[in-house]
Amino acid sequence: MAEYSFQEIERKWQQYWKDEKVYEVSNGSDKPKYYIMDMFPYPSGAGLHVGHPLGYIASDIVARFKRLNGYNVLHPMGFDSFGLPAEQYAIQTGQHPSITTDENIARYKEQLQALGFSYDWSRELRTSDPKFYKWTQWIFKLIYNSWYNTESDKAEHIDTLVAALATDGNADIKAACDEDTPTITADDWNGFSEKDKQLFLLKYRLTYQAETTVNWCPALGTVLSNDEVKDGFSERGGHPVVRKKMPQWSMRITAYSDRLLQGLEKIDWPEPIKEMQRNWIGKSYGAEIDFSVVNSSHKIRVFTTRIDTIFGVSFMVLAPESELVVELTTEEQKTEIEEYVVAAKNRSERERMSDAKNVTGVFTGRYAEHPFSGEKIPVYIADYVLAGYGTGAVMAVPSGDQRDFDFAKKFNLPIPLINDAQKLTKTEADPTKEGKIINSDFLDGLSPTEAMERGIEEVEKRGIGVRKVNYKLRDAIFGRQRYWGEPIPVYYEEGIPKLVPDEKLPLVLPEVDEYLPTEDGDPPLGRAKDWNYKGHPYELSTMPGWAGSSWYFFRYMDPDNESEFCSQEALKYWKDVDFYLGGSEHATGHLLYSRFWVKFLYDMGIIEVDEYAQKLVNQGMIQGRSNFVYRIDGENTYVSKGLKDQHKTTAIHVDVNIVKDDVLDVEAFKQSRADAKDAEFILEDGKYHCGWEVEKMSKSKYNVVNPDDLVQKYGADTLRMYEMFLGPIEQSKPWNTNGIEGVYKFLRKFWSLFHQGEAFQVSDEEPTKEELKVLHGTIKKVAEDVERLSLNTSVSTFMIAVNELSSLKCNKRAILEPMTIILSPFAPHIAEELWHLLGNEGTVVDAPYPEFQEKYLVEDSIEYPVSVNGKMRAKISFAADASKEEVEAGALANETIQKWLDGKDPKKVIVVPKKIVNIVV
RNA sequence: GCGGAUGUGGCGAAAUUGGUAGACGCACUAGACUUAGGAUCUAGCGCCGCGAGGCAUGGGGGUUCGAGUCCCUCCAUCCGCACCA
Repeated sequence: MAEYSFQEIERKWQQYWKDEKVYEVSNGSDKPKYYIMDMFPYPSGAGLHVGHPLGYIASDIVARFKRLNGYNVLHPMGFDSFGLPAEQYAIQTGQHPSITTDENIARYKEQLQALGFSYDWSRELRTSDPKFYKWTQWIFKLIYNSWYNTESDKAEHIDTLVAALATDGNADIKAACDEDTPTITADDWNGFSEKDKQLFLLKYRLTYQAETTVNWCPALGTVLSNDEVKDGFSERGGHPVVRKKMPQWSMRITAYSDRLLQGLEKIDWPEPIKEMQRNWIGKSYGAEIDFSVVNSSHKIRVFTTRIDTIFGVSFMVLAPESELVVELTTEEQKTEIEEYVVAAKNRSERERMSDAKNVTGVFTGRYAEHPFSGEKIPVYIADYVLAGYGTGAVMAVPSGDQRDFDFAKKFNLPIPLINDAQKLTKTEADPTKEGKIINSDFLDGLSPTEAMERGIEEVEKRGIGVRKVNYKLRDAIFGRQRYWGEPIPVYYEEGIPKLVPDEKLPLVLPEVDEYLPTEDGDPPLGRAKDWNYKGHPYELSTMPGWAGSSWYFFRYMDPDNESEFCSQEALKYWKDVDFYLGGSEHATGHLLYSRFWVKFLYDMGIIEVDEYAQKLVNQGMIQGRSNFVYRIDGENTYVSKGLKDQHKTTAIHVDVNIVKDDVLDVEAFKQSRADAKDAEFILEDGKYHCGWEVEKMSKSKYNVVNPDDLVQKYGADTLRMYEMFLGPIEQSKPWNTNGIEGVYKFLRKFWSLFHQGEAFQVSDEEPTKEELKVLHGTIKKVAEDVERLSLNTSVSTFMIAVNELSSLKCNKRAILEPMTIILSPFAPHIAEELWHLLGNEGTVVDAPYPEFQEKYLVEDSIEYPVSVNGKMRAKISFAADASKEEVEAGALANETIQKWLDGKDPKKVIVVPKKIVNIVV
């Protein structure tokens, strides 16, 4: 075998690795552990395109590199296999989603395996597998049975709460609970019926059922979370979404707001992701203040972060949904207010947003009293105030807040200045924090920062408000009115939710005749026969997509355990993920929810870590690169790109697979389209040049590049290296197959180093110093580059090395064998083949990573560029071990340099370790 | 609007600590071998200039002997959030 026949080689070694279970890893070893994981994919029907494996290739290189460096590496893969597309397909065709899912997974696995990934497939998991979701249900039960004690700052079993209620009531209990939780005494509690007790506990449970305003998508028949809604339309499918009140299962993630924020400090995640999570949690410091209302016993409570501006308040605004609206509205204003409230309710989120610049609102007819000045200030309602944030009411400071300013302008309200640095224009407020406070009684003369502190003190002293921390984060809705998800392990007895006992887990998804809602509007599970526990109906909604992905990284540690979600032994050994790689699109979804669940499990004492991924890297997205041909309007003639401006043309997408280096394969094009069979082509230099544009990779744009085709044509090793060669792993870029030949050429060249004509032949001669220098330089640089995940430059380093060895005609075992080892993470198949041709047993996976030796890297002499006043003038050679003084003296003694200096004395001579002499005159 | 990132040849990019900008690859040009080449090898390849030389890392300014890299400012593109009081 003289030719580099990659197909044969790759087939052979993939089979060998599988048969010999080369990549299976055990939960225990003398070696240090290394857990490296990819975000598991949703197996869509379209299969993998060339962008998906980018991250998988990078993590596989690191996994293999770590193995060679003596680590016990856990590198698993699984499938996030519950999801909407399979269910949509089921609705259309009647085929059970599990069948679709299995088919898709089979195709994904085949494609992944063709790329030679070193996954331990014996640990594969699927979130839709009852053996897996048994434990998702088990965790749900744990969360349900817990409450959050804000004093101990952790989740505790609900029994500790029940005990406290029975002895002391809840007056002294500090907990994350519903806003409307009443204060009760022990007697109250003990007098409750069982049903009342359960209803009361729901206000504390970390997963609870509550009437909530949700994003209802009628077309999908389900509720979506905020991050699944984009501009009023569903992220998947683009269907309209409306706001609707529904009883929903929710998770009290807000209890963990602060810990989720603080946890970010100790993990090595990309700054943009951390920043997105910080913004999502949205912590802000301020105060809540009560405003009393004239002729009413009600008080309006507002939240503000700018108490320093309190004397700038000239009106107040309530959210239309606020419960106070009905109470406060006067008789005269009633009709107008009611109309506005109804209108606001019916406006979809989208309308509300697109209308953001149009200020609307209605006067309630009521006045509040300024807590310090006692002035009468009008109370309005307006939809720019959100019911869900703060208290649903604001004190409006038009001089300092743009929205308040716009509102004041529209309704002709006063705009008092409260800061000597404020510069208002006709259309703009000034929220400055510079300057000194004015017109503000006891705050006058203070800086805004001082005034905030002073204001809070005063408010607390007078008992009209409290210091307050607010969060944007909302509790996470934990239910979908869908079939293809984990059943929620709950049944109802007299309308009260009860947990399904452990021995009934997994609560397996039942068969249904159709995957649509029932006629009564119940979720599809309403169609299941015998869907009850001892006659009590089971919950009909299922868990959301993020349930399984919130804890799957622990299951890989012990995937077949039937008695525990993961054994303590496995948890102690693997602890956490050392390296997690995936897309940044999950920043405020999966990556936040999973941190929440992990913190909960930590509180329960089940796991030892409260962050599960020490290091996270986001691989960039691969966009499509579409090609275009230009048809002259009204003719069957296509004109090459450079000449298209001479005609009136229409650009048409052309399949990128029949274009190479932007040159169209005209024959293939003629065959691809019926109407192009007899078309004419106007060429440039005998070629048809196509235009191109970056777009999303999609079938309709004919720009999907399939990895299978490239594996077929160039081999997996070439594709792996080429994907890394494209650029930094974190960077998003359009896919472009131009240039893959360069990598292919490199592998053939590497192969040919081991071959003389037809035969495999390496020499056992001692390598020369020069050859050793190439080898050790390569080992050093590649290892450094992999450590810092600069995989594109590692590929370049290999190319340079092979070019050098090739021109040295080096075919020595002592050089080529270590080269094979360090190449193996990148191109495992060819490395394995050569490893065996070199006469080694076992697999290259077990080889130790070669250490570089400094002595071969040191040069005899070093060329120092000499510059005068920053301009480069000459290069002078010095002994490698010359001291700084020797170099300096030698440089100044040099005749040529003396001439440049023109008799002037140098003021300064700089010799730097990076081999440069700079003389300043 | 707020937050984040990025800007270097025809293209993908490199430059790890402030030290010869453009490594490596693609494309392109010329040549060699060849019946042939979509194989292989050799050489060239930022821009202007015949040349010496000059100009070049989005624009402008600054610090420095020296800036792609540090500071200020402006511009462009992409991503995330978006009435958060």
